[in-house]
Amino acid sequence: MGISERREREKIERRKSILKCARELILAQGVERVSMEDIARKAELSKATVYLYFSGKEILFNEICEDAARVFVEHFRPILEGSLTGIAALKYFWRGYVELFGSSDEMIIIFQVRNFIYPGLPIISLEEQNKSSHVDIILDTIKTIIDQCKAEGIFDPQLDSAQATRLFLSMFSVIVENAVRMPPEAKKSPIIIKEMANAFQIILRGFAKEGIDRSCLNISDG
Amino acid sequence: MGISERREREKIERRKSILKCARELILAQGVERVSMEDIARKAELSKATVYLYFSGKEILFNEICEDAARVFVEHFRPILEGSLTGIAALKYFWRGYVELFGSSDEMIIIFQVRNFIYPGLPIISLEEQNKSSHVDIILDTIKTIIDQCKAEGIFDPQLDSAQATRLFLSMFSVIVENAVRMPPEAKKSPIIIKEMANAFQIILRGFAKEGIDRSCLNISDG
Amino acid sequence: MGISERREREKIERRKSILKCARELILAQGVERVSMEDIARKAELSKATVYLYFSGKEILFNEICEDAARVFVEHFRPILEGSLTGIAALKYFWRGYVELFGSSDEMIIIFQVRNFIYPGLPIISLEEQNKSSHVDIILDTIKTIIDQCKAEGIFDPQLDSAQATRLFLSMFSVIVENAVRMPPEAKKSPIIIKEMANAFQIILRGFAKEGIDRSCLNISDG
Amino acid sequence: MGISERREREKIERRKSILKCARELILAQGVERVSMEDIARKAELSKATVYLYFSGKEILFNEICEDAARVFVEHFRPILEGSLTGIAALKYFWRGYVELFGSSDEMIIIFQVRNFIYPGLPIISLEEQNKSSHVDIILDTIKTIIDQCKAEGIFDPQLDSAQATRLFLSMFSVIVENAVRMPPEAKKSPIIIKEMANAFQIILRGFAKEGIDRSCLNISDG
DNA sequence: AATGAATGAGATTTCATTCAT
DNA sequence: GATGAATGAAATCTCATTCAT
Repeated sequence: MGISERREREKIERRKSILKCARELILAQGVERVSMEDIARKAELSKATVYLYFSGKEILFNEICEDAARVFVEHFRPILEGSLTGIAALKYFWRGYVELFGSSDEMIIIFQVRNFIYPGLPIISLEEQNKSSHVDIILDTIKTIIDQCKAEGIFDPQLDSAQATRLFLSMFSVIVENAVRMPPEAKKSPIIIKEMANAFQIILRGFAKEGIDRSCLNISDG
Repeated sequence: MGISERREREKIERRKSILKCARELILAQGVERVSMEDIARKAELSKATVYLYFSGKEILFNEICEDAARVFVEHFRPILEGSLTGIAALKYFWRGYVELFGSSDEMIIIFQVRNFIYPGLPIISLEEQNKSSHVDIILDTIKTIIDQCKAEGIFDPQLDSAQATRLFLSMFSVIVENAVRMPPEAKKSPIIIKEMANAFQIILRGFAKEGIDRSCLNISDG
Repeated sequence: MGISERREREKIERRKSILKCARELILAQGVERVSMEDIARKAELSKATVYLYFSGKEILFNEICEDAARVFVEHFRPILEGSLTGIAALKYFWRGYVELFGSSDEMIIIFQVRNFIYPGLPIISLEEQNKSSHVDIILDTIKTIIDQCKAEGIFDPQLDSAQATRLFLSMFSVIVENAVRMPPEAKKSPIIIKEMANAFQIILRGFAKEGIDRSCLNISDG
Repeated sequence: MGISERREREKIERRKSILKCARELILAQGVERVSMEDIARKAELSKATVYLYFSGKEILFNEICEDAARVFVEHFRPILEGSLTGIAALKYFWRGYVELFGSSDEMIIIFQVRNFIYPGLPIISLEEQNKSSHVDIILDTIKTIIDQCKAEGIFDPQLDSAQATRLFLSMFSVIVENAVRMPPEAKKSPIIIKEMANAFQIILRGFAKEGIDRSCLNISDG
């Protein structure tokens, strides 16, 4: 039985390896440019073996997307658990995003792949999606934060939370799309991070209740 | 003579027809999925005929992009002429965008095709682009408005205009990317328009100078 | 009737113009690279008009070939008239070739086009060709000279004239093929001419009767 | 292990088969007329499979060319090793060429394909070519022989070796080009061989030093 | 379980030739 | 008589997917 366990372990490792390689290729070249051939070569496997683990390109890419979303979600579990105030959650979100990830990789993966797999589907549509997806959990998380901020009197009470969530993620998705078009070394540069922080800040201000003191929206520092 | 004129007209019509078919296919399926074959079939022509009018896929797509940008620019000429205050320009911009176009097609085309033709280039980069393109005129126009709003004390004086332009257009681009993923009849629905208006409003609030009266940022009404 | 004559004249002119343009294109780019489109454009005509004058590419090219051969033949009529000794004919031939043509154009045309039109046919095959072609007259002319040189005791009496003709023209054809692969300005350069003269000389020496004084084979000078 | 060896063998066989089919098509129809489609059909494979073995038409053709040159070079190794006198080398060259090959296929392939791949390059240019090619080894071999013959007092001391090499190979190339235009069964006929021998002989005579006894240039017999 | 090998379907592009006006 | 317009057929090449071993 030790043998079959090792086998099982190896199988899981191989799956991971394929996913990892595909991820890296997507980050390096963009989804559209990644072929099964590329993935197999990078994973040092034959294409046929890749098909053994993933029955098709779409399935494989979808799992990458889900994994990225899962990582994202794992990371922001504290927010989900509701132990934070809205603004603290936002700060936590931002810090987690920038300081911990240090890059936009998860978001890039999520948005790029999503668009690739479901080109006819709106990326951000709280209603239509099958709720088993981790991507939706992300959406829910954001929505929760937004609702909380509204409840706490920081965000405009008239703000439509669902729509604000879409808008918020749209922002991210575009910033991220732009990031993917940059040379890898530039992606994590302070300039990009700064621009993202500014964008984040502007969105928050846009969401804010009229007359509120902006300093409480500050995410970048202390 | 009447004959040659008619011929000329027909030729122009055919060109337009090809561009239109290609445009529709892009709107329906996304750039990546559109092939010359598809375009030819939709235009009820042979592939060779399409090549008679456009010497290559890139050329054809670029023209579609430029056309969309030109239409956009034509429409917003008054803003360019600088006769409006910043906030009036913004209102004009928004009204033109929603009421007159009634859809986001132009923006969809511009962003989708841009990304397709120059996959390695950030879409929105005020510095690097060749300034002969109408797309750049759009960027300049937006930047001009933003600068003006800053000068008029409506926008945050610390706002980085170039970055704000990028952010602004990013927003549009995403909203528009989402729109493209909807069934055509949904695109012009009031709900979409409303959501876009909200997004626009939120961005403006995000750009606004602290403490300013939000009513002056109202774009949707009177 | 003056009108119909002018018409007739114009028709002939246009034919010539087409042939001339095609010739120039062949010389500039090589047969394989010349398209009917190119020819029409250079002749400032529509493709359809070119087809009015020549019912197909092959027909057109064949005529070019024949024309080149005709020019060649015209030029060497004195040799044909048999008024020269063999060696004088050779000198005349060479001088005519180099000094008068100043280039290998006719040969390039003849060989390139021949090979293009009849890729399955040996270029130089005295027996099989349809004897109405001027190309064959060239062959006959050369053969006549070779026979004469044999009769005059300059060439090896055992030389097979037909074969020697083939060999001789093969030589030309290759030199010419090499010439066509050079930039136009190089084609008439003294170096090329010198190399061709050397080649010519070597062939003659190969043809010569044993023991004959080589100085009588000199073609380049006095 | 026997299995993987057999696989390897089959792969090599398949490669060879593709090369062989391509070769035959070139010999039968001329390079320009051979398409990847043709090659695939003849090899009873799909186009994609051909591309599996050769990443492009040029690569495939180049390999054919190099193979032909390699066969040629292998065969004439003794000459390269310099153990022969110039005239013996020539005889060896000729005998190898005619008696062993029995056909001009190798030369046909070499010249046809060379011209096809490098249409802008003179075939025979000792200087410019990249010396890693076997084709160049052939050129060098010929040049070496010619130099040796000059040194041995058989060839005209004023003969320009480089040019003579070009001329010599030009001759071959044309003879060979003519051969390609014949029905396959004719190619090896004694008549062709005889004609080639004559041509060879004539070239040698053309190269010979004045006054030398021609019998020592005899290549065909004893 | 793993893979080398094969392929069908489709993408972009070119060009000789035809035809209605 | 001239031509603008159109096209069928073919060429090169790519890629997701399958299958025998």
